[in-house]
This record gives sequence, structure tokens and C-alpha cells, in this order.
Amino acid sequence: MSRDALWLDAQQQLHWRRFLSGSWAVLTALERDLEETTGLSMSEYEVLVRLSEAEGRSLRMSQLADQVVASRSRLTHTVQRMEQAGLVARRTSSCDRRGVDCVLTEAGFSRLADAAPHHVASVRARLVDVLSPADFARLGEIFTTLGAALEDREPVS
Amino acid sequence: MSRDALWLDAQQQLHWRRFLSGSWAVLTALERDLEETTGLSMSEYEVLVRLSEAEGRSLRMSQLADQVVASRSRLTHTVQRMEQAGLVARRTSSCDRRGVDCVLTEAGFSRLADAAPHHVASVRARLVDVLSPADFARLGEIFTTLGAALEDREPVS
DNA sequence: ATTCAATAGTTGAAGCGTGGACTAATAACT
DNA sequence: AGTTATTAGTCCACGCTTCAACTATTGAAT
Repeated sequence: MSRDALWLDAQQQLHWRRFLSGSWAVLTALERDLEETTGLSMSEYEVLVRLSEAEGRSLRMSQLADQVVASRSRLTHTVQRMEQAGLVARRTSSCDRRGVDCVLTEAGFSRLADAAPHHVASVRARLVDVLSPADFARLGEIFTTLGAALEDREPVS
Repeated sequence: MSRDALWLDAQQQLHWRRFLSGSWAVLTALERDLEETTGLSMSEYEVLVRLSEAEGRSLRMSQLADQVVASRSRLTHTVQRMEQAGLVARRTSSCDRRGVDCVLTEAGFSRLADAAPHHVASVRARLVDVLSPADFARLGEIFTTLGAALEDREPVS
């Protein structure tokens, strides 16, 4: 706990603001890069990636929603659009008739294959290659810590 | 530049994904905290803060848009809503009749005064107090670097 | 067995953000 | 002075996200 629990000092405020605007800028740039080079949004790209990594290139909607960071409803809409574009297909799960399996189509897979190099280049250019390896690793650890801390703290004040 | 310029290795991919989901989680939690405790969105809160720090508690729309991370159009909408809520007022700038000055009202100022402690507590709980001072400082520096790198790199591939 | 609760996923309306077209005012050029 | 370019800001249409119902299926409890 810091010296004064109620306010942020000038330094802390600066760090916080830089995180806020910096992360916004990076994420926005990546989103724009992806859109321009491939016509996909980050959410769509993430869906393709997760499905391609899943066995049978298929995942239940709820698992997909957890992996991609998205609400159920948001995923439904996203997948709906992707289905119309022919990138994925939906079929009711055999074992649990409430469930829906989302399956990557051939078209979806090759779309991902085309997109991936552009996206990787973008992530490198905007993030990985900008930082020293040590700083990049630190970044990963910091956000692991931050993410974990959120798990077991709901209420604030 | 890393060993292989085209792909991310497993470690890099892990760091990158943790940044993606971690920053999303932190930002979302802060947004939700603020909404619940004060009824304000981050954008609105940021507008209040910047205006309160400006001399005359007043800023031109474009300056405000630069400080808050937002497009012109987005700021117009946000300020429109805030004006209807009585938090700010708009008047055409005296020196440049194209310009519009956005002014913080008394109601807006006291709304900010009420909100600030809750928001500070939230930022501490979700971010500042979760990290060691060294890591928090590192975070600030890392995003300064990342932000700066974006300034002078537009095209990607 | 029947009721009650929990889970999976969808739907539709409303809100917010984006990008491009648009108006108005100022600055720059000849 | 008169034309053109730039800048400030708004407006509108569209798309994505959220939130609160809603349906359907499964599991638990009596």
C-alpha cells in the first residue's frame, strides 16, 4: 500500500495516463492495420484463431466466448456475421441439445492463413519489436498479475 | 529485431495474448467501477478532469479531443450528452468564430469532486496497488515507448 | 414424476462510436 | 480584393456492443 491511500501522486498519475492512452493507441493501431490489410476485425480474427487451434476446428459457443474476450451476446452477433460471410458454420451440439458448435469452414481457414502474416507483422511493428525483449516479457508478466488480481476482487467501494 | 522476423514464438505469443486480455480486463473493470459508483463513463470522466485542469475550466473542442483520446465526432456526441445533463456548456469562441469553447459548469465540477475518490480507489485497487512500484513505473515507461513509436510509423505492410 | 433452478444460446431495441459529407469561418496566394 | 485551401466542428447513416427479455434444454430436489 502506498504512502497516501486516497490520491495518486504526480508520478503515478503520469504512469496511469500513459498506460491509458498508450494501450488505447496500440490496440487501435492494430485494429486498423488488420482491418486495412485483411478486412477482418480483431474479434473476428480471434475467433478464427481459436477455432483453428481447437480440435476438430470446432468449439462450443460458450467456450469460444471465454477464450475470445467477449460476452455471449456479442459472440452470437459476431459469429452470425461470420457465418453469413461463410467463414464459420453452426450446428447444434450432439450431446447437449442446448449447445451450439461453431465450426471453422475451409474458406474461414484459408482466410485466416492469408491474414495471419499481416497481423503478425503488425503486432511486431507496433509492439514486439518496439520493446527490448526484457521489457516485452515484463509486459506479459505485468498483465498476468493484473488479470489474476481481478479474478478474486469484485467489490471496490 | 528478433531471430525470425515472420512469426511469434510460443513465449512471445503468450505475452502478447496476456497483454491483450489483461489490458481489456483492467480497462473494463475500471469502466464498470466508475459506472456503478458514479454513473459516468470513462470518456465523460476524462472530459470533466481535463476541463477542471484547464484555465477558466474551459477548452476548445479540438484541444479537448486531443487530450481525451477521442475523435472529433465522438467528442461532439459525448459533449452533447454532457451538456444535456448540465455538466458542461458550449459557447462559440470569441476570437475564432469557427471554434467552440466547452466550459465546465458548477454542477459538472461538483459531480467530478464526488466521483474522483471512487475512481482513484478503483484505479488503485485494480492497477496501482496490485503491482510493485517498480513494475508500475515500468508500465508507464513501456507505454510511453509504445505510444511514441506509433507517432512516426504509419504504414505496415 | 413434477417442480424449480440453472445453463446455453438467441433476439431486439437502444446507445455509443466511426467515417464521410457538409457548413462556416479563417488563412494563404495571386 | 477574389479565389482557393485549410481548419473547426457538426450531422447523419451505418455497424458494433450492451442489456434485458426470452426460449429451450438439462440437472436437482422433493
